[in-house]
Amino acid sequence: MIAITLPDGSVKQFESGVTPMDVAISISEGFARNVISASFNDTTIETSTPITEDGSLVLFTWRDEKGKQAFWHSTAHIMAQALEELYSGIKLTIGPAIENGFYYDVDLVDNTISEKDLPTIEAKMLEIARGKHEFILRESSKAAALAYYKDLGNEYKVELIENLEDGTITFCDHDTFTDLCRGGHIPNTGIVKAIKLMSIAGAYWRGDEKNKQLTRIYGISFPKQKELKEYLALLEEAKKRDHRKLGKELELFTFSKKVGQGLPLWMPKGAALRERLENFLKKAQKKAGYDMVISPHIGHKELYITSGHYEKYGADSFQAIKTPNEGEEFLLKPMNCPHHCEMFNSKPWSYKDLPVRFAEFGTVYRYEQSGELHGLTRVRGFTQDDAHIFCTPDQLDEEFKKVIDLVLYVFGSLGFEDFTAQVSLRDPENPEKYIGSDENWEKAEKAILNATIEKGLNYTVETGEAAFYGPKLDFIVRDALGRKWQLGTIQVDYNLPERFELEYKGSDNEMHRPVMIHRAPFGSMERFIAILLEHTGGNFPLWLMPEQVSILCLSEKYEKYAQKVLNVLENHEIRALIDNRSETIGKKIREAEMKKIPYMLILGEQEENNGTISVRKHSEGDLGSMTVETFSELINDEINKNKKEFIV
RNA sequence: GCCGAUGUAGCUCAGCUGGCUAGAGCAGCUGAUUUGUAAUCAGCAGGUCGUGGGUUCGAGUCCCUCCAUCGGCUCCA
Repeated sequence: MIAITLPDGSVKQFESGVTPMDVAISISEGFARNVISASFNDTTIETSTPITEDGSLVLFTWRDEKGKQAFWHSTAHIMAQALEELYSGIKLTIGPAIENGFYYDVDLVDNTISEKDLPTIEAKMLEIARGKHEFILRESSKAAALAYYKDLGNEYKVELIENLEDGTITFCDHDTFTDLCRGGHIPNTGIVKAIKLMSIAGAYWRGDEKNKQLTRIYGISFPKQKELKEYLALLEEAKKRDHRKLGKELELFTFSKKVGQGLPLWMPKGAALRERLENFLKKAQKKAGYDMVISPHIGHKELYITSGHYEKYGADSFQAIKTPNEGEEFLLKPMNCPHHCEMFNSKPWSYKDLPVRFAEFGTVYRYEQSGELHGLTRVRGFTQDDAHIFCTPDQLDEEFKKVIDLVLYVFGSLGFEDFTAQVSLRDPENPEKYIGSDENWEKAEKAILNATIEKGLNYTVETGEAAFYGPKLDFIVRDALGRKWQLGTIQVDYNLPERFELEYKGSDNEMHRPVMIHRAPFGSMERFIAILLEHTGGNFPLWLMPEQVSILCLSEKYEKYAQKVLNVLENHEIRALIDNRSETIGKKIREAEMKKIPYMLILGEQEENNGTISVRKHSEGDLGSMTVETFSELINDEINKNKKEFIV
């Protein structure tokens, strides 16, 4: 007999060799029907795996994340079988579950697949699924596994197996199909009732650009047709919040082929919105002891050779700007730090002056790969809400924490609650990718981790994700479709102070090297506004709205009264426009609604006679009539409610 | 950059297997209407069908090049 502990803490006795499914049945038949995956002592196992020792067992259904993963991974097996049956000679590589669905990477060899073929593959998959084939995990020796795939000529699987230890190798069989697999499947294929293959993409073997590009097919599956429908509807809804669509509709920004790929053009409303965001941050930064600076858009090539950026990115950047002077070359600035370093170097500093904080909304240009460009979130010319803090090593911890506070203030003010902090450290296996001494790297990494933990951030650690000059703390937010984007960033840098030979005089009358912090709470104005658009669906906080109020005249007769109302609003610093076109009120309301204008004021005979206004709120409807003063207070209350002050 | 897809008026789209002067709605302009909480009516104007080649008696439709966009991969100072 063995003792099995269940998640509720209860311990039950079973015969050795009992399977998770047996345990599920012992709990209830109904529950067992929903169990699709299990973990034993935190290791994922099959629902049919015999358990032979004491331990804790968790049973998963479709409602559990682990259950979904098993479900989707199993569907990937079904897809692999369908692909093998439809396309001869293909080589399978890996097919994991992902956040929403699964993919399988295959080497198609002589075959080609396009999106038109996906319905055929789906149909084949459903046919296989309906066969209710059991997934059976089978152990194999390394030699046998190698022989099997060598025989098939599948060099990918051979490479995978070579990195595995003998005795840990398993295959998963179902129907006529077998695949190298470590496990984590649903009981049988019949549980998969609805399948949608989403797209085809190229993906490099092992994620390395130097390797062969394989064909990746993305898909998702569900235990019920209805759930698939709901998922697809959700995607459609998310597309409506796409910042590229909203930005165009709301006339915030545009792009032009003639101006160039990835070079955003800010329209008046977008520029106004952006200016408001900038002023908001400037105000907080002023309180936090930052000084605004301004630097030019280009710099001598030498500047970037000194900073080390030229060596690292020169060839892949916008190329040098030449002058009539033979041999003289300038580069578009890809970042602001070198300029700020030179500003620091322009005068001698005492330890009493530090920290020095130079802030600049600096526009930078980076030649991103064409396939990488994406709306406003990935562009070739963008404005960073940049600042560089020069401090003594002793001040680093404190300064770092202050920056975290500022970032949290910015995020909190704009309603970004669902973000993760990502601590990016260097990859100890590849020291050649980084510049700077081991000692400094260790100090910087420790400073970041300490501050992150102390501020109680929900964080992840990514090894190998550091910038080449230092570790960083990034704030990651998702877009409408759940894709992750880095917004705020804080980076420690011991390297540039070294390269630019930055110095200050210490209390010991000796020269010392300051530490530098790069930071940008928004990240870039472009990306931040893009994500803000997707989060709000274009219904920005009232204080950011380009046009807060639209005054709709019932007819041209009330234009004078409208002008009076507008004057009062303007005295209260409320942004409003008058719509006195000869259109019906219904049409004016419709248009104001579609432009997402927060408040509409309807003015007609009644209002003029009573000296009131009729107020309609966006997407909520009629709020009744009131005086302009009452309305102005209402607006300003709403603005102040959301606008917290930054407290240092 | 790589894999796959898309590109018709400012916007959203129609245009079947190549065949008469390329259509619609919205937006725009002109006129009428002077309006009570999500589209008043009429008329007009607007397109070298992304670009450049090719196939064909004939190309928006088929093929190739390039450009841009979309979904991924790689990259992201």
